[in-house]
Amino acid sequence: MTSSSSSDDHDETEGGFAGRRPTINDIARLARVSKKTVSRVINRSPFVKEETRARIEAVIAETGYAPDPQARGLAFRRSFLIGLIYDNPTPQYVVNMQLGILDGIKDTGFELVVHPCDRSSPSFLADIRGFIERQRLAGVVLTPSVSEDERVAELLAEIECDYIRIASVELDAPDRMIVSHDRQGAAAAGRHLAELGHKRVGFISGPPTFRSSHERRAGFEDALAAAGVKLDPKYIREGAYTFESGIACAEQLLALDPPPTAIFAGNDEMAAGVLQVALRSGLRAPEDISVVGFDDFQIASRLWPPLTTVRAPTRVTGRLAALKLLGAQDEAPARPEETLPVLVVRQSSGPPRR
Amino acid sequence: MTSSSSSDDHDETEGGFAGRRPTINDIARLARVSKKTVSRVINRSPFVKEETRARIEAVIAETGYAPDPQARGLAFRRSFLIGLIYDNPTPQYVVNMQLGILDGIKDTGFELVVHPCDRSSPSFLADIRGFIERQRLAGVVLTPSVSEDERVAELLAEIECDYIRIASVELDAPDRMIVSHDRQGAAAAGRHLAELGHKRVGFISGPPTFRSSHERRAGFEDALAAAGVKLDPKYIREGAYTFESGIACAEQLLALDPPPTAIFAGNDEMAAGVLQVALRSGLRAPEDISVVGFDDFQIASRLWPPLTTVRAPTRVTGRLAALKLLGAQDEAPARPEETLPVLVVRQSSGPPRR
DNA sequence: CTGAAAGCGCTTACAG
DNA sequence: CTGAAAGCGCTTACAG
Repeated sequence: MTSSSSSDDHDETEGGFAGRRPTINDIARLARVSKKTVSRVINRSPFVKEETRARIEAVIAETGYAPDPQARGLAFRRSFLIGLIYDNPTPQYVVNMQLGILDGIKDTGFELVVHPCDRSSPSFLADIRGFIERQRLAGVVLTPSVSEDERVAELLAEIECDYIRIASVELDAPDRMIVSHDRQGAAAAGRHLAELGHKRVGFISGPPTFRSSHERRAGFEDALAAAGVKLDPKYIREGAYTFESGIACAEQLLALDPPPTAIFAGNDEMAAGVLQVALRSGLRAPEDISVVGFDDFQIASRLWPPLTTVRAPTRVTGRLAALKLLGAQDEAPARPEETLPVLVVRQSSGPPRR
Repeated sequence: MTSSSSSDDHDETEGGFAGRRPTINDIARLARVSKKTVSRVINRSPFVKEETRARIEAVIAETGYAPDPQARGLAFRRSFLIGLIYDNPTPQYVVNMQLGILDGIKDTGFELVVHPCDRSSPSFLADIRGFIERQRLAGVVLTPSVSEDERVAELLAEIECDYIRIASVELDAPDRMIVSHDRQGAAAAGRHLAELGHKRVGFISGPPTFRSSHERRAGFEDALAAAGVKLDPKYIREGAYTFESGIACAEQLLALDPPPTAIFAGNDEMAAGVLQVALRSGLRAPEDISVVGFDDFQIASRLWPPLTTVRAPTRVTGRLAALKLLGAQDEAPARPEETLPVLVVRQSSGPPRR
C-alpha cells in the first residue's frame, strides 16, 4: 500500500477532517472515483453506474458532505441565491411571502436574499440590475407592484435573469406568472354583502397603479350585479391601500345622504380606517355600517369589531413561485383550494338595519 | 507592438466586453498592473502607490467593474452574506429589523439572507449550524429570543462565526451586543400613567422566557414606585406576547374588584387584546380603563381608540447591528436619542375617572 | 459510464 | 510598492 493510495484508516467520518469540512476531493478519494463523478452525483446526472452512485452517496452521507455553493456558483457562473424584490408597505405581506418562498426552497441548497426597493426612485431599475448582476442571482420573485412594471420584466429578460411575477392578472407567459385570484376573493365579499341584504353598498378601491385595485373592484361589482345589486358610482372612492386613505374615503362616504349601509375596502388597512371613522362618529358596526376588508392580516382580528375580510393565500403563493422558479412545480403541488382566497366572516358585517 | 501587449484599442468601457462583465484580469490589463495589485485596491491595502491606485480606480470606474462576490468568497473562505436569524411572531419587527440591517450593509457588497427558525424544534441548533457552515456566512444577527439562547452563542463561537446579539440586557461582550433599552421605554409608560393619576395599575408581562418581559416589568415598576405608586401583585398577569394571551389576562384583571384603572401590556399585541376585551365588555377607553402598549407597530394607531404605546427604534437597532458586525460602527453613528424608545401618547390613556 | 485538464474570478502566501 | 505561482471547491468541455 503506497502512502497515497488510501487514507481511510484515518477517521474521516463526520467532523474527522481536522476541523475542516470535507470537499469534493475528499469524497472522490474516499469513494475511489474522480471528482468529476462525484460532481455527476451531486448534479443528478443519469450517466453514473448505479453501484458507483450508491458508493458515492454512502460516503456523502457518512461524511456529512455538502457542496460549497460559492464554488459551485463560481463554476456555474450563477449563484444559488433567489432574490425577493418588493416595494410593499405591508410588513405582513412581505413576511408571509418570504416564508412561502423559504418553504419552496427548503432543502434545495438555495437561499433567499431580500431586496426592498423604491419604484419611484430614479435609480430603481439600475439598482435592481446591479443587485442581480453582482450576485449572479439564480432568479427573482417579483411581487406587486414591482411585478406589474413592464420595464422590470424587460430588464430581466435582457440580462437573462429568471423571474416569477406574482400579480392578479396574467401579465406574462404562464411559466413566469403566479396569478393571485383577487377577483374571486372580492366576489366572495360582494356575495356576502348582497346575501346580508345590503342595497346601498360603498367601495374604496386601491390606487389605480395596482392591478389588484381593478381586479378587486371588478370581482366585487360583478358579484353584486349577479345578485341584483348595483354599485352606484356615488358610493365609490379611490384610496391608496393606506390606513389614512381609508379614513379620508370613509369620511366622504359616511357623509353622504343616505350613507351606504356597507363598505367594502380594497384591503384591511383601509378597512381599519373605515372602522376608525365609524367608531369616532359614534356609529356601530355592523348595526349602522358593515365593513369588509381584504388580506386578513393580523390587524383584521385585532380591530373592533373583528373584521370580516378576504384571506389571500400569500404564503402558499410564495411557495409556488419558488417552486416554479426552480422548475420543480411537480414536487409539492398545492391543492387548488389552497391557492384561492377565502372569505372570513367576523363581526364587522351583518344585515342592514332596514 | 506584439499582439498580446495591449488591446485597449477595443471598446472595453462599460458594456464593451462582448456582453460579459469585466473581471479582475480585464482591469489589470487595462491598468497595466498585475491582478494582485488590483486586488490590493479592491481590498483597500495601504501598500499601493497613490499614482497606481488612482489609475486602477479610474479604470474600475470607467468599466463599471465590480468584483464577483462568489469568487472573492471562495478565495476568502467566507461569503459576503449576512444572516438574520429569528424566531419571532411579529412581522413588523422582522421587517423593520431587515430594513435596518439593509441600511447598514448598503453599498458594502454584503447581502442579507433571512433565516427564520423554530427554537422549539429538536433540530434547531443543527439547522442554524448547517445554514451558517454551508453558506460560510460572514456573520449573523440574532434577535430575541434566539439572541438570548446561550447554546446558540456557544455554537457560533465554536464554529467561529461572527455574530451580534440584540437583546434587552448585556448578555455578551460589548462588541457582540446591541442592547435595546426596554427598561427605559417601560419606565416612560409607568411615569405617564402615574402622572395621569392612576393608583390601581395593572401589568401584563410577556413570557418569562423573554428577557424583555423582565426588563419591561422592572422599568415600569420602578417608575411607578418612584412616583409613589405600588404595582400590586394582584394586578399582575403573565401573558405570552400574543393577542390571545392579552385577551385572557385582560378578562382576569377587569373582573377584579376593584378593577385596575389602567393596564400596561408588555407589547401592542397584548394591548390590542386588552382593548378588545374592554370594548366587548362595554367599557370605554380611556374613561373606564387606560391602556398602554409597547412597540408602536402599525396596529397601534389602527386600534380604537388609537393606542398609547412605546416606540422601539427597531430599524436603527438593525442598522447598528449590521455596522457593528462589519466593524464599521464609526461610519454612520446613530445619535443617542435615535436609539432610545419613546412614549407615543395617543388616545387610549387618560386620567382615571376618580 | 468515467476521468484528466483547464477554468470560473478571486486571494493567500512567498518573493523581490 | 509590485508580481508570478498556487489554490479556494467546484464545473465545463473534451476524450476515451
